[in-house]
Amino acid sequence: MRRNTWQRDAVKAALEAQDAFVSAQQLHAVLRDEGTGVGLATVYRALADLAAGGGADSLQSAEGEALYRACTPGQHHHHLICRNCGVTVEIEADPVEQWAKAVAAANGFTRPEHVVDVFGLCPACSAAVS
Amino acid sequence: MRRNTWQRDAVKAALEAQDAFVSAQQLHAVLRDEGTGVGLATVYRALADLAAGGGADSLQSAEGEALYRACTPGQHHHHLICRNCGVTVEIEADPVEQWAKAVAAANGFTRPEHVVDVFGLCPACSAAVS
DNA sequence: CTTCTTATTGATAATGATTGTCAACATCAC
DNA sequence: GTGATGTTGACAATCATTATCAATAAGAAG
Ligand SMILES: [Zn+2]
Ligand SMILES: [Zn+2]
Ligand SMILES: [Zn+2]
Ligand SMILES: [Zn+2]
Repeated sequence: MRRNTWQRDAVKAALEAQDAFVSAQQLHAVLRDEGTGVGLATVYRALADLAAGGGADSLQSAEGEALYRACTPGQHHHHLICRNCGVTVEIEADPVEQWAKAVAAANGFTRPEHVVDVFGLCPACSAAVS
Repeated sequence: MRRNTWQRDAVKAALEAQDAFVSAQQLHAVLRDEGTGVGLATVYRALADLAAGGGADSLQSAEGEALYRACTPGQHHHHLICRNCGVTVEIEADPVEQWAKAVAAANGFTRPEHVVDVFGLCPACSAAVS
């Protein structure tokens, strides 16, 4: 049986306070700075559970680090991410959903899934590098 | 100045002999089994150079491992990958290219790039699990 | 409230892919 | 052929992530 702990709630709250994809390490540091002492292993476990349960989305940074973001559950969506500051916008991608299914079927592939992420520079970061 | 070595050629040849995405470790094992003794660090360096020069495509497995595949240079494309055996098909994604640019622009993001991969079960693996 | 079962925590060690180090080596311009 | 220097490879180092496991605490039962 799953038990409710303040640690899991703290991780969830800290994740929802972020407007960008963050790593487990970063979230652990945030919780440490808040005075909330949650163990690193617990942060990893809580994030994995959230991702498995649909409460968070995850992707891998260019360096291979796993990043997490609080997620509006129930609806399939993708992300537009600033590669400089990490700020993230949820986006719909209906044309891509259709295309992915069609291209998989056309090649005889079954049970298609897809990874679709768009990276760029957000308005603020675009201005900064101008 | 860049020098040509048989090691780099061996890595390139071994990569082109694969029809699936493979890790540096796997390629190192292949070269070892062939009797061609190329150092692991050299395999990593050769693959990184190939990817940087457009001679290979790279992606990250679900476990975070970096995978490489020989690539037809010069043309932008994506991949349809069997999540069971790794066999890979290059695919065009013109509708997605347009969509990615449009959605980035609509949100004020500049210099858009995108990660688009489709995973599924290839015909052979689909039959095996039926 | 008390007790008991057991899921959970967290400090720490272990894992494993990737990168750094650096002396020995091999390539290539001259 | 020679020499300057890019390259190799065995090994150590790094670093994110996972496994361990004794101590803790959530929650059911009485
Ligand atoms: Zn930004
Ligand atoms: Zn989608
Ligand atoms: Zn397959
Ligand atoms: Zn594309």
